[in-house]
Amino acid sequence: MARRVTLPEYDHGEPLPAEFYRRATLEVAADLLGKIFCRVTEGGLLAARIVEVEAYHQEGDMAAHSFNGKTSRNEVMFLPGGHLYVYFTYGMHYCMNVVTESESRGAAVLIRGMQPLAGIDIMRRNRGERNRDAGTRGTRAHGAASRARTVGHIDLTNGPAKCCQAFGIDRGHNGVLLTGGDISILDAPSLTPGQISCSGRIGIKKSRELPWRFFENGSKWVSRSKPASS
DNA sequence: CAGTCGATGTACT
DNA sequence: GTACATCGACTGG
Repeated sequence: MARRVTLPEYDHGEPLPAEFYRRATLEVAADLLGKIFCRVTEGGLLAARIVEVEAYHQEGDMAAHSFNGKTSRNEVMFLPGGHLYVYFTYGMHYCMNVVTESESRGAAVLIRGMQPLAGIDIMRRNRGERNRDAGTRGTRAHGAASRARTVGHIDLTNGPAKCCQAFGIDRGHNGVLLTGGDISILDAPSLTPGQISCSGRIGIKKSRELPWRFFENGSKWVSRSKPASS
């Protein structure tokens, strides 16, 4: 059941149609920059502008989950474009991708960075409810202040797992369609080629030289990770 | 700053 | 077993 989403302060349109996603993956990746990822929750509307992505493809990309064919984990990647592929990694994080191209192609675009537009208080709450038992060791005098900074505006969505956490996306959202449900991507003005840079990918070793990472020049919400070392 | 490292579940060899 | 499309805390300069 589609419901209309309106962000009065921003120039945007309707949810992107399936045809948007069912094109060459690198084109979709670049075109996704500037579009608005949104989710309707009971607590309110969450919305953020996409500023950093990475493309993955079954063909010639050893880093893609789909590279060795379909499995129970990656089967959503083989659906036709317009679905959300969510996977669990490092024992504690989720990352989300937008499936591209036609059925059985095994291609997707990872969302790595977004600029929050609406529902920032909800995002902060989603990000802040960390399990206090996990990952904390020795205490430090300024630990509390440091922890407060981590939940600041910038750190809400400047990384792939942070985007999922801020939006409350988890394995339950794997495979949802983005073209008319509670989770969708709204059309918005595309960036000009001069506003976009591309580079090798972040945090992987295989096929890292493929220049399939795209980001908006100068955005504060582009993730800061450096390439994985060999 | 930059570099390192532990946490932690799951898919896959 | 091992690797993993990460994050945040910590350490040394």
